[in-house]
Amino acid sequence: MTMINLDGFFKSAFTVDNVIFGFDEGDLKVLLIKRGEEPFEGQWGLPGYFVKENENLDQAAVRTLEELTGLRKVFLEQVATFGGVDRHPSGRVITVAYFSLIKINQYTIQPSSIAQHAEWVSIKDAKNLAFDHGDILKACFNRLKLLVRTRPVGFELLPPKFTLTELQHLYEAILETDLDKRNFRKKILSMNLLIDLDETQEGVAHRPARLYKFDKKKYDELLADGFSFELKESRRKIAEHLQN
Amino acid sequence: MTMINLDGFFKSAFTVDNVIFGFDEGDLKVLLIKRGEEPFEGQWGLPGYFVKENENLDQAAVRTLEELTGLRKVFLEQVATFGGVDRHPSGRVITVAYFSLIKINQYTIQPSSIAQHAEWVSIKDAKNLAFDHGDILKACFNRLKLLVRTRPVGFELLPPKFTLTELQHLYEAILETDLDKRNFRKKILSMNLLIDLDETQEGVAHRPARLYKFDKKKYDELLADGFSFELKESRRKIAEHLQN
DNA sequence: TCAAAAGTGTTCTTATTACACCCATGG
DNA sequence: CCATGGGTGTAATAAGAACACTTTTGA
Repeated sequence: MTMINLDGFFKSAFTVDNVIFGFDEGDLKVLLIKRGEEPFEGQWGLPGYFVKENENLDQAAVRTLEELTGLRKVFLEQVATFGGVDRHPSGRVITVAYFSLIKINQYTIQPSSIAQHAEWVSIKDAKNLAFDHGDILKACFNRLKLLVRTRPVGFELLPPKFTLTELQHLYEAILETDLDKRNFRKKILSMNLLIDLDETQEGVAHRPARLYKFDKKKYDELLADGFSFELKESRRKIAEHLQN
Repeated sequence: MTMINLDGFFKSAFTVDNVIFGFDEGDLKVLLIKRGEEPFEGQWGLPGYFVKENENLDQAAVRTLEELTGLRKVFLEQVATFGGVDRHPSGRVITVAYFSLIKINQYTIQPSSIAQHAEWVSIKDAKNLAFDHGDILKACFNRLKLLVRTRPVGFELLPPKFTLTELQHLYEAILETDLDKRNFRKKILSMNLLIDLDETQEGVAHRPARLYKFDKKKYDELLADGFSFELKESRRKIAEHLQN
């Protein structure tokens, strides 16, 4: 990039598209918008917004996420940029995809117009999206799969107190595989990153499970020491799954 | 993204910035441009180009890589997009960073104006880059580090015939660590992805090394079976290095 | 004959896998 | 007392890490 000359400008727009993941009832979900108008009327789409002239990309993602969900300080990461010439019927729109992880029970619908049409859709049912949003979702889901094996981001999707089974189901939903209960617990507990709260579930029709919380302070210390959070068991299973 | 309205447009430009890696003399290098004019005159910068109105982002990256190096069919991957409001002094410029891996001895300087100022700079010496190119380079280098552990991209940087020591040095340069010679060979050879060419180096003042080539066909077959290329030894070492 | 890099195996330790039964609660 | 999910350990296998000497060539 030497100098900006006018040849470099053409009629175009930047947007951010948010892939917002949540976890509920053992199911990984994504927050989608039911489109009320053409193009792609009636189909699901990702919430997308223009980037403003005076804001950075990350700022735009944070702002729009808050506009939609009311949540701040959320895990959010840029994934990829989609700029196909014909990806938007109205003109050249280049979009930067971000994905975020939120605790679904902290989400409250905001009074924006777009939010009126927002719904949590199971990742399994999120098919036939508008524009190239299917590709975008796929890229973000793949990134999440990758990330979850090397960083403890899963906790972003769970309530502050959770059971080991909930945690396992979360990993199973993200990795799209089954995990062995004993091995999973052994591995997770051996990291010493969970605090046993010495509390149990109440009102369940079976032996109540112990509740844990994630020890973020300890994790940050370990990170500084070069600690690598890693779930191995999942690796091979993922490879098996790739066969399909 | 509902409809394009004019509020979404402002004076801005898209560019792609190419981080082009090569490997030579045991050193990982990146192709940089010595800037001949302000801003950042005299500093190193990444080769960057405007995205044309009628081309996709990937096409822009491929096109500009060829304009600079004369090479086609090169490993190339999008890494991240940088869109800080003030990243470019002349206006809002959002750039999509790509990194590519080329065989440095196949590179021939092309007669474009920018190429006249291109030079291979050791990754260790690539400091104080223009704009936010330091951040971009770092992001791409990190991506390469990640990728090299799970996919056999290293071969893209080596000549078609190489020795195991050259391969090891490449990994050491990328991972910024030392590897054990015996363990490295054991691991690499156990994957059965190298074809022993039954040839040896000539004219070296020591025992000549055997030459190998990468068995791409076999790798593609294995990939289809969910095979995961993985170098384990490096993992812990990287963690140690993160301490610095 | 020397310098320089190539080539080669074994042992120890750690991580991963597979696997089945009893426990606590609510209905 | 039954259904439901919670909770626990061990043994076999596989992978990773540490480590030192001999070989081949050109100069």
